[in-house]
Amino acid sequence: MNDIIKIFKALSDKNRIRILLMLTRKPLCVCEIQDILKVTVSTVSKHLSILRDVGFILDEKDGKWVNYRLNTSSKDIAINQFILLLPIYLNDDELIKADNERVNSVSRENLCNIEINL
Amino acid sequence: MNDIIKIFKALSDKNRIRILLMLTRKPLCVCEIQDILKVTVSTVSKHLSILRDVGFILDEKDGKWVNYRLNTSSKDIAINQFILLLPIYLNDDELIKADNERVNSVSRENLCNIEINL
DNA sequence: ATTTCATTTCGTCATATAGCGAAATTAAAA
DNA sequence: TTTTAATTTCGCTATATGACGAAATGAAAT
Repeated sequence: MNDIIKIFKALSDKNRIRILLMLTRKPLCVCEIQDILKVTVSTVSKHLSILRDVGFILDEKDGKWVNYRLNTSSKDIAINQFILLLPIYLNDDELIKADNERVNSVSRENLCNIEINL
Repeated sequence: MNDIIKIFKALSDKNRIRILLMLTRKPLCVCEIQDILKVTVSTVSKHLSILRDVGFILDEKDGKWVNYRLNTSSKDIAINQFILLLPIYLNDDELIKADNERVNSVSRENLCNIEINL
């Protein structure tokens, strides 16, 4: 029971839901997610660690960056089902649609230095 | 999105999960649920109000008691799906199995006066 | 009408959680 | 090997949540 409760807790936060739905589009690094959520990197990193610990996402090094991607072949049935269900529940949500648009155009090469120029 | 997050929050608590699974067996009143969960009535009542507000359960007066039962025909697809999924995820859970045993034998007529005799 | 009793609501406390900024980490680039 | 840059971890604050006991509510029984 503790496992399924952890899953529900992981899904009880708006930013984590947004992250999961962004990752249904393509793998993203921390700074790309930060650019869309508009919270600090440390906050994004914490959310990602929660989603990773529960089993929703996987991380892999990619040069300077860490790519996070959906774990679409989890051994946990519930994880797989929720990954399928979330888009069904939320693809019509305006915020999610806006996020999806932004995911299409984010570029990690530009992002991290933009902040410095502000 | 706020609706689905409320649903996940409602499912993020062990006692609320236990309540929902008890109610898959039969409708129950507050004191019967209290007898199984071993928390105070006010705590049970709070959990029930959360589950009712989200749409998982319905209440109806029955003499001195209030019967709570699963809302198996919610207009919200997610509610219906979770009511179907929870038993699949948890029917092998030892605590849930023990709860189910107790649900079979609870009797509201005896319960409420037992406390006084302790 | 008054009492009884199941339930709900209120006030409070302890713990959990999301957020931030700063410091630590780690690996690529110089 | 030193520097740079992305990410993670740490310490902190504010808010949310679950628990309790006591008081309030409301309906049935006397």
